[in-house]
Amino acid sequence: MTVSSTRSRYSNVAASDETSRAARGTIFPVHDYDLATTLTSGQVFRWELRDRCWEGVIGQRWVRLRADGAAIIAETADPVTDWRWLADYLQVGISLGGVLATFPGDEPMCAAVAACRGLRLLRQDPWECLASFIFSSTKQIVQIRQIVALLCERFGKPVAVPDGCRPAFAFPAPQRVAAADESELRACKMGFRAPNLRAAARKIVDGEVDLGRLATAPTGAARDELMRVPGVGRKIADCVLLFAYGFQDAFPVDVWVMKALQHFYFPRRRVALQRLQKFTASHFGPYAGYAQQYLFHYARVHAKLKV
DNA sequence: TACCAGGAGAGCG
DNA sequence: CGCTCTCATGGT
Repeated sequence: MTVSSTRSRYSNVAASDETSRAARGTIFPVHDYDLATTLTSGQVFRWELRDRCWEGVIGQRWVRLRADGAAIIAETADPVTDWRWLADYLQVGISLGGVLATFPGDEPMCAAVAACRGLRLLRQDPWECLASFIFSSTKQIVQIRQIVALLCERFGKPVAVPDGCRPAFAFPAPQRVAAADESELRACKMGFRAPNLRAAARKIVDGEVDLGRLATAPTGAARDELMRVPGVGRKIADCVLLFAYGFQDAFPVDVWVMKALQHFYFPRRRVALQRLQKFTASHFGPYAGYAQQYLFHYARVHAKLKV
Protein backbone atom coordinates (compact mmCIF):
# COMPACT_ATOMS: atom_id res chain seq x y z
CA MET A 1 0.00 0.00 0.00
CA THR A 2 1.41 3.35 -0.97
CA VAL A 3 1.18 6.54 0.97
CA SER A 4 -0.67 8.35 -1.79
CA SER A 5 -3.37 5.71 -1.95
CA THR A 6 -3.86 6.09 1.79
CA ARG A 7 -4.36 9.80 1.37
CA SER A 8 -6.82 9.72 -1.48
CA ARG A 9 -8.77 6.53 -1.31
CA TYR A 10 -12.19 6.45 0.22
CA SER A 11 -13.28 3.52 2.26
CA ASN A 12 -15.65 1.04 0.70
CA VAL A 13 -17.01 -0.57 3.81
CA ALA A 14 -20.12 1.51 4.36
CA ALA A 15 -22.60 -1.29 4.53
CA SER A 16 -25.67 0.79 3.86
CA ASP A 17 -24.38 1.81 0.41
CA GLU A 18 -25.80 -1.41 -0.92
CA THR A 19 -29.33 -0.46 -0.04
CA SER A 20 -28.85 3.31 -0.54
CA ARG A 21 -31.71 3.69 1.88
CA ALA A 22 -31.61 6.46 4.44
CA ALA A 23 -30.95 5.33 7.99
CA ARG A 24 -30.01 6.86 11.30
CA GLY A 25 -27.23 4.38 11.83
CA THR A 26 -24.72 2.06 10.27
CA ILE A 27 -22.11 -0.48 11.22
CA PHE A 28 -18.48 -0.48 10.14
CA PRO A 29 -16.68 -3.79 10.47
CA VAL A 30 -13.17 -3.08 11.76
CA HIS A 31 -10.02 -4.87 12.88
CA ASP A 32 -7.40 -3.36 15.15
CA TYR A 33 -9.45 -0.29 15.85
CA ASP A 34 -9.25 1.11 19.38
CA LEU A 35 -11.92 3.79 19.24
CA ALA A 36 -11.38 5.13 22.75
CA THR A 37 -7.63 5.52 22.35
CA THR A 38 -8.07 7.08 18.93
CA LEU A 39 -10.57 9.68 20.14
CA THR A 40 -8.55 10.60 23.26
CA SER A 41 -5.05 10.56 21.81
CA GLY A 42 -4.73 14.31 21.35
CA GLN A 43 -5.45 14.53 17.63
CA VAL A 44 -9.09 15.63 18.08
CA PHE A 45 -10.81 17.48 20.91
CA ARG A 46 -14.57 17.20 20.48
CA TRP A 47 -15.55 13.68 21.58
CA GLU A 48 -17.20 13.00 24.91
CA LEU A 49 -17.81 9.65 26.57
CA ARG A 50 -21.38 9.18 27.78
CA ASP A 51 -22.83 5.85 28.80
CA ARG A 52 -20.12 3.86 27.02
CA CYS A 53 -20.71 5.80 23.80
CA TRP A 54 -18.69 8.55 22.16
CA GLU A 55 -20.70 11.63 21.20
CA GLY A 56 -19.38 14.31 18.91
CA VAL A 57 -20.01 16.50 15.90
CA ILE A 58 -18.49 15.94 12.46
CA GLY A 59 -19.15 18.81 10.10
CA GLN A 60 -22.82 19.67 10.60
CA ARG A 61 -23.80 16.28 11.99
CA TRP A 62 -24.19 14.99 15.52
CA VAL A 63 -22.72 11.48 15.78
CA ARG A 64 -22.69 8.77 18.44
CA LEU A 65 -20.14 5.98 18.15
CA ARG A 66 -19.79 2.74 20.02
CA ALA A 67 -17.07 0.13 19.80
CA ASP A 68 -18.55 -3.34 19.74
CA GLY A 69 -16.00 -6.09 19.23
CA ALA A 70 -14.98 -6.09 15.58
CA ALA A 71 -17.31 -3.26 14.65
CA ILE A 72 -17.98 0.41 15.16
CA ILE A 73 -21.67 1.18 15.50
CA ALA A 74 -22.60 4.69 14.38
CA GLU A 75 -25.76 6.64 15.05
CA THR A 76 -26.85 10.03 13.70
CA ALA A 77 -29.72 12.39 14.48
CA ASP A 78 -30.93 12.70 10.89
CA PRO A 79 -31.25 9.96 8.25
CA VAL A 80 -28.16 9.36 6.13
CA THR A 81 -27.92 7.61 2.76
CA ASP A 82 -24.24 7.95 2.00
CA TRP A 83 -21.88 7.17 4.88
CA ARG A 84 -18.61 7.85 3.11
CA TRP A 85 -18.07 11.07 5.10
CA LEU A 86 -17.93 9.03 8.29
CA ALA A 87 -15.92 6.16 6.83
CA ASP A 88 -13.41 8.74 5.63
CA TYR A 89 -13.30 10.54 8.99
CA LEU A 90 -12.73 7.30 10.88
CA GLN A 91 -10.38 5.91 8.21
CA VAL A 92 -11.98 2.52 8.63
CA GLY A 93 -10.70 1.41 5.22
CA ILE A 94 -7.06 1.52 6.31
CA SER A 95 -5.37 -1.76 7.10
CA LEU A 96 -3.58 -0.98 10.34
CA GLY A 97 -1.44 -4.09 10.08
CA GLY A 98 -0.04 -2.82 6.81
CA VAL A 99 0.87 0.48 8.46
CA LEU A 100 2.44 -1.05 11.57
CA ALA A 101 4.50 -3.42 9.41
CA THR A 102 6.39 -0.44 7.98
CA PHE A 103 7.52 0.81 11.40
CA PRO A 104 11.14 0.27 12.36
CA GLY A 105 11.61 -2.81 14.56
CA ASP A 106 13.49 -1.00 17.29
CA GLU A 107 12.58 -1.46 20.93
CA PRO A 108 10.77 1.84 21.54
CA MET A 109 8.49 1.39 18.53
CA CYS A 110 7.74 -2.20 19.46
CA ALA A 111 6.84 -1.09 22.96
CA ALA A 112 4.68 1.74 21.65
CA VAL A 113 2.80 -0.57 19.27
CA ALA A 114 2.32 -3.15 22.01
CA ALA A 115 0.90 -0.51 24.32
CA CYS A 116 -1.23 1.41 21.84
CA ARG A 117 -2.28 -1.12 19.20
CA GLY A 118 -5.53 -0.06 17.57
CA LEU A 119 -4.65 3.63 17.72
CA ARG A 120 -5.66 5.21 14.41
CA LEU A 121 -5.23 8.53 12.64
CA LEU A 122 -8.48 10.28 11.77
CA ARG A 123 -9.14 12.48 8.73
CA GLN A 124 -10.46 15.76 10.09
CA ASP A 125 -11.76 18.98 8.62
CA PRO A 126 -8.76 21.24 7.89
CA TRP A 127 -10.19 24.46 9.32
CA GLU A 128 -11.36 22.86 12.56
CA CYS A 129 -8.04 21.08 12.89
CA LEU A 130 -6.03 24.22 12.20
CA ALA A 131 -8.04 26.27 14.69
CA SER A 132 -7.88 23.57 17.35
CA PHE A 133 -4.12 23.32 17.14
CA ILE A 134 -3.72 27.09 17.23
CA PHE A 135 -5.17 26.70 20.72
CA SER A 136 -2.78 23.90 21.53
CA SER A 137 0.37 25.92 22.15
CA THR A 138 1.36 25.47 25.80
CA LYS A 139 -2.04 24.07 26.64
CA GLN A 140 -2.90 20.69 28.08
CA ILE A 141 -5.26 18.51 26.06
CA VAL A 142 -8.03 18.90 28.64
CA GLN A 143 -7.79 22.68 28.27
CA ILE A 144 -7.81 22.55 24.48
CA ARG A 145 -11.02 20.55 24.74
CA GLN A 146 -12.53 23.21 26.96
CA ILE A 147 -11.60 26.05 24.60
CA VAL A 148 -13.01 24.22 21.57
CA ALA A 149 -16.23 23.43 23.44
CA LEU A 150 -16.72 27.05 24.46
CA LEU A 151 -16.00 28.31 20.96
CA CYS A 152 -18.54 25.92 19.45
CA GLU A 153 -21.20 26.72 22.03
CA ARG A 154 -20.87 30.44 21.56
CA PHE A 155 -20.21 30.74 17.82
CA GLY A 156 -21.20 27.44 16.19
CA LYS A 157 -24.55 26.67 14.61
CA PRO A 158 -26.74 24.24 16.55
CA VAL A 159 -27.02 20.83 14.95
CA ALA A 160 -29.88 18.37 15.20
CA VAL A 161 -29.63 15.91 18.09
CA PRO A 162 -31.86 12.97 19.07
CA ASP A 163 -34.56 13.54 21.66
CA GLY A 164 -33.20 13.73 25.16
CA CYS A 165 -29.63 14.55 24.13
CA ARG A 166 -27.93 17.75 25.15
CA PRO A 167 -27.53 20.49 22.56
CA ALA A 168 -24.63 20.17 20.12
CA PHE A 169 -22.94 22.72 17.91
CA ALA A 170 -20.95 22.70 14.72
CA PHE A 171 -17.45 24.10 14.72
CA PRO A 172 -17.87 27.77 13.76
CA ALA A 173 -17.03 28.66 10.17
CA PRO A 174 -14.05 30.96 9.53
CA GLN A 175 -16.49 33.70 8.46
CA ARG A 176 -18.07 33.68 11.90
CA VAL A 177 -14.73 33.68 13.72
CA ALA A 178 -13.40 36.47 11.52
CA ALA A 179 -16.40 38.58 12.46
CA ALA A 180 -15.96 38.06 16.20
CA ASP A 181 -14.34 40.52 18.58
CA GLU A 182 -11.03 39.53 20.04
CA SER A 183 -12.52 40.01 23.51
CA GLU A 184 -15.30 37.52 22.70
CA LEU A 185 -12.71 34.99 21.62
CA ARG A 186 -10.57 35.58 24.71
CA ALA A 187 -13.67 34.89 26.77
CA CYS A 188 -13.43 31.32 25.45
CA LYS A 189 -10.24 31.08 27.51
CA MET A 190 -7.86 30.99 24.55
CA GLY A 191 -5.81 33.89 25.91
CA PHE A 192 -3.03 35.17 23.68
CA ARG A 193 -4.08 32.75 20.94
CA ALA A 194 -7.23 34.79 20.22
CA PRO A 195 -5.64 37.24 17.76
CA ASN A 196 -3.95 34.33 16.00
CA LEU A 197 -7.23 32.49 15.57
CA ARG A 198 -8.95 35.56 14.20
CA ALA A 199 -6.06 36.29 11.84
CA ALA A 200 -6.20 32.71 10.59
CA ALA A 201 -9.94 32.99 9.98
CA ARG A 202 -9.45 36.24 8.08
CA LYS A 203 -6.73 34.81 5.86
CA ILE A 204 -9.05 31.98 4.92
CA VAL A 205 -12.05 34.23 4.32
CA ASP A 206 -9.92 36.55 2.19
CA GLY A 207 -8.61 33.63 0.18
CA GLU A 208 -5.08 34.52 1.25
CA VAL A 209 -4.73 30.96 2.50
CA ASP A 210 -6.57 28.27 0.52
CA LEU A 211 -7.02 25.17 2.67
CA GLY A 212 -8.60 23.25 -0.19
CA ARG A 213 -5.60 23.69 -2.44
CA LEU A 214 -3.22 22.17 0.12
CA ALA A 215 -4.61 18.68 -0.34
CA THR A 216 -2.82 18.16 -3.63
CA ALA A 217 0.34 20.16 -2.86
CA PRO A 218 3.71 18.62 -1.98
CA THR A 219 4.27 18.35 1.77
CA GLY A 220 6.84 21.12 1.96
CA ALA A 221 4.74 23.60 -0.01
CA ALA A 222 1.64 22.79 2.00
CA ARG A 223 3.60 23.25 5.23
CA ASP A 224 4.97 26.61 4.11
CA GLU A 225 1.46 27.74 3.23
CA LEU A 226 0.13 26.82 6.68
CA MET A 227 3.08 28.52 8.38
CA ARG A 228 2.06 31.83 6.82
CA VAL A 229 -0.75 31.88 9.37
CA PRO A 230 0.19 33.77 12.55
CA GLY A 231 0.60 31.40 15.47
CA VAL A 232 1.32 28.47 13.19
CA GLY A 233 4.90 27.19 13.22
CA ARG A 234 6.42 23.90 12.14
CA LYS A 235 4.76 21.81 14.84
CA ILE A 236 1.19 23.01 14.41
CA ALA A 237 1.54 22.95 10.62
CA ASP A 238 2.63 19.31 10.82
CA CYS A 239 -0.36 18.46 13.01
CA VAL A 240 -2.74 19.85 10.41
CA LEU A 241 -0.89 18.16 7.55
CA LEU A 242 -1.13 14.82 9.33
CA PHE A 243 -4.53 14.92 11.04
CA ALA A 244 -6.54 16.79 8.38
CA TYR A 245 -4.84 15.93 5.10
CA GLY A 246 -3.12 12.64 5.79
CA PHE A 247 0.39 13.70 4.79
CA GLN A 248 2.16 10.68 6.22
CA ASP A 249 5.57 12.32 6.15
CA ALA A 250 4.43 15.07 8.53
CA PHE A 251 5.99 14.41 11.93
CA PRO A 252 4.89 16.90 14.61
CA VAL A 253 7.52 17.20 17.34
CA ASP A 254 5.97 18.52 20.52
CA VAL A 255 7.29 18.33 24.07
CA TRP A 256 6.23 14.69 24.46
CA VAL A 257 7.63 13.47 21.17
CA MET A 258 10.77 15.45 21.94
CA LYS A 259 11.07 13.64 25.27
CA ALA A 260 10.49 10.28 23.58
CA LEU A 261 13.05 10.89 20.84
CA GLN A 262 15.63 12.15 23.32
CA HIS A 263 15.03 9.38 25.82
CA PHE A 264 14.81 6.43 23.45
CA TYR A 265 17.07 7.36 20.56
CA PHE A 266 19.59 9.87 21.91
CA PRO A 267 20.01 9.14 25.62
CA ARG A 268 22.51 11.30 27.56
CA ARG A 269 23.14 13.89 24.91
CA ARG A 270 20.87 16.71 23.95
CA VAL A 271 20.07 16.92 20.25
CA ALA A 272 18.77 20.05 18.56
CA LEU A 273 15.21 20.02 17.21
CA GLN A 274 16.31 20.44 13.63
CA ARG A 275 18.58 17.43 13.87
CA LEU A 276 15.83 15.38 15.46
CA GLN A 277 13.51 16.25 12.58
CA LYS A 278 16.12 15.08 10.13
CA PHE A 279 16.36 11.82 12.05
CA THR A 280 12.60 11.28 12.04
CA ALA A 281 12.41 11.86 8.29
CA SER A 282 14.70 8.92 7.61
CA HIS A 283 14.14 6.56 10.53
CA PHE A 284 10.41 5.93 10.76
CA GLY A 285 9.53 4.93 7.20
CA PRO A 286 6.69 5.86 4.84
CA TYR A 287 4.16 6.13 7.68
CA ALA A 288 6.35 8.28 9.91
CA GLY A 289 3.41 10.43 10.92
CA TYR A 290 1.56 7.38 12.12
CA ALA A 291 4.62 6.23 14.05
CA GLN A 292 4.78 9.67 15.62
CA GLN A 293 1.25 9.29 17.00
CA TYR A 294 2.20 5.99 18.59
CA LEU A 295 5.30 7.55 20.15
CA PHE A 296 3.30 10.52 21.37
CA HIS A 297 0.61 8.47 23.04
CA TYR A 298 3.09 6.00 24.44
CA ALA A 299 5.30 8.71 25.93
CA ARG A 300 2.38 10.66 27.36
CA VAL A 301 0.16 7.91 28.74
CA HIS A 302 2.25 4.80 29.23
CA ALA A 303 5.92 5.65 29.66
CA LYS A 304 5.21 8.88 31.55
CA LEU A 305 8.60 10.26 30.60
CA LYS A 306 10.03 12.90 32.85
CA VAL A 307 11.38 16.23 31.71
C1' DT B 1 2.82 26.23 45.80
C1' DA B 2 5.59 25.67 41.92
C1' DC B 3 5.83 23.82 37.68
C1' DC B 4 4.08 22.70 33.30
C1' DA B 5 1.12 22.37 29.21
C1' DG B 6 0.69 18.52 21.59
C1' DG B 7 4.47 26.59 20.68
C1' DA B 8 5.38 30.67 18.28
C1' DG B 9 7.82 34.67 17.59
C1' DA B 10 10.41 38.66 18.95
C1' DG B 11 14.66 40.26 20.88
C1' DC B 12 19.10 39.53 22.15
C1' DG B 13 24.34 38.58 22.00
C1' DC C 1 22.40 31.53 14.11
C1' DG C 2 21.01 29.79 18.96
C1' DC C 3 19.37 31.13 23.24
C1' DT C 4 15.83 33.40 26.35
C1' DC C 5 11.68 35.62 27.37
C1' DT C 6 6.82 36.51 26.99
C1' DC C 7 2.23 35.54 25.93
C1' DA C 8 -2.93 33.51 29.20
C1' DT C 9 -4.82 30.22 31.83
C1' DG C 10 -5.70 26.17 34.40
C1' DG C 11 -4.27 21.25 35.67
C1' DT C 12 -1.52 18.36 38.57
